[in-house]
Amino acid sequence: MPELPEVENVVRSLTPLVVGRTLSSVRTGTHDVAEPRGFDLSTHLQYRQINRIHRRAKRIVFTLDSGDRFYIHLGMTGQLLVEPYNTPAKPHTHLRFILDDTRELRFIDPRRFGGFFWMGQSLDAERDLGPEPFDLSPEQFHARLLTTRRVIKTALLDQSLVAGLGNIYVDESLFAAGIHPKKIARRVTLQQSARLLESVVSILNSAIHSGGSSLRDYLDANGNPGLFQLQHRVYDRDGEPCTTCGLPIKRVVLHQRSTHFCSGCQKR
DNA sequence: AGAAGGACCTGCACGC
DNA sequence: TGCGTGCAGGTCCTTC
Repeated sequence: MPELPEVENVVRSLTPLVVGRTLSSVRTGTHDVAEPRGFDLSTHLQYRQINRIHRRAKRIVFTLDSGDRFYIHLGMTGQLLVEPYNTPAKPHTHLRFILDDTRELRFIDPRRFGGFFWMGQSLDAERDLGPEPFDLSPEQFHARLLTTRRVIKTALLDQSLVAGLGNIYVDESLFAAGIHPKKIARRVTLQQSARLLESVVSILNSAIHSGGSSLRDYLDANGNPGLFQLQHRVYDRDGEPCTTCGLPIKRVVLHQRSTHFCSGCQKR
């Protein structure tokens, strides 16, 4: 479900509701969604205060007053909602963090591609993630693209190359930059890289500002959907006319992911 | 070592 | 109505 803008909006909506609160208890559902498997959440979380919540790529990182950290990944269908303790929990609620007021933070995830990941005091827990697009210069971005023989669409989905992009925003960014999704990453010129990075950053910022894209499941911590899907130019628009040239948007499968582009605006 | 392909899950929209 | 198929904002593991 969620890419960088959606996760950013979850963090922003969650922060005022949860930071500074103490966890009275934690309840788990029938499925173990915690990593490492069998991890005892109560032992490490009960009576701890949440000092900070921040986003790293698509991860929602919680910092406790003990200095321990954990993160929640929403996978495809995950939601973090803050609800009054006496409202019935939705199906597929796997974790309930009972807060010291009358509410609880609930992790809901039907497909269970997401989960809870204990980081503890580890400092190298983000080793597997590349830099955020916001932190890259055009030269640095270009240099990273030169390291792979894969097509650009696949390369941009690799979280170790650039962190935070997913299927929607890759398609939208490649369209905005006029680059064909099957272009080999290492053949992208510095000038094209610069344009692509600029597209990525401006699209992510617009999407964050619009509350993210809500297609099926996405809601922020208050239960509000995003609106950026109304501004999609190619994603989920196959067959519809391109807003720039009028040719029908195409859909192909690349890296097992559906890929949308305009054959008029994005030449190989 | 890097890259491709399948696997992991549930729900929903569609066609017959 | 009911069933089968295909599809979905992601990532991990295995294989080549």
